[in-house]
Amino acid sequence: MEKYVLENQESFNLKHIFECGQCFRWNKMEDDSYVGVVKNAVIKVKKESNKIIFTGTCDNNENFKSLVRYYFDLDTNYTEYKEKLSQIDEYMKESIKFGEGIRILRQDLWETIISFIISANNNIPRIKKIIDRISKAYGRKLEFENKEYYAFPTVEELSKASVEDLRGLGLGFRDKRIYNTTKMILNKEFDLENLTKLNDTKLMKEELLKLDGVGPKVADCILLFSLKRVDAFPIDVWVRRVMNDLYIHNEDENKVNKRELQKLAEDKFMGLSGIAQQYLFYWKRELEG
DNA sequence: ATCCAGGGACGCG
DNA sequence: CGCGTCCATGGA
Repeated sequence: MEKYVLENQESFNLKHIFECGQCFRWNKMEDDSYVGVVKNAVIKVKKESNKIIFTGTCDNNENFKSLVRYYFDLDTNYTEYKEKLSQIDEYMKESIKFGEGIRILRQDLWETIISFIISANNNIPRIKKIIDRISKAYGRKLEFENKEYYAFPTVEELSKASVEDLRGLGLGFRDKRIYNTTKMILNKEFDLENLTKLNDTKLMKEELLKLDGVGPKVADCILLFSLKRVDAFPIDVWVRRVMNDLYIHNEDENKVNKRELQKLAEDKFMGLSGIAQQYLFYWKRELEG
């Protein structure tokens, strides 16, 4: 059992982090801790007064600490993000106060690609269920505190699934998209290593759009939630709604022009549109959804 | 029963 | 390029 403890960590609220829509593999326990699977590690996070306690399974304690620090983006100062964004207007101040403990996780690229292809025209509880089923069917079995967990399958492991197998897991019309994208990545027609080397958000997005099932919104989610491109701005129904309510005031929120909205976010949020988007999304969705 | 969910592919003009 | 339509599934 590995263990790592943080004291007086700024910007770290379990509910804000795990329930702001960025991740699908964390579940709340009865003692208010959260347990999740990160790569081949099972991690439990618990808050006790001024301490954040991470326990879990990993090959050794040093790797566990590095994994936790990287995954939870602990070398980034979120207070700076919040101070910068708070200068914009009262709406940003309000949403930041509401979700003050949000951090953007650095999730595995491959898992994030598949997870957000599944997210298309879907809801969060069902997305979580499907990802659990995929992991159980094709991922490596893990054990933590006498309970079974499953790692998200590798590319090779998931490539064993036929379109029919995927359909059987409840993927619906997304079965072919997952199948095709898995094959493209497996045979290096699409190179994940190469993608991370591009270093320019627009170039990376252009590449991601080549994957079946990856459109503008899913690409932006991958850029933000895995590669932590803070200038990526995923527009879903909630973000469009809150941006229209606050800044655009179109009678029909569904008629808000996406390009116009991207431009507005780019101008307003000073290169941190992805971070701003996450506070706004969590704020709006918690209050109305 | 009808609508909706962190949308995208496809076909049409 | 811009726009409408269809796509599986399950919960409200």
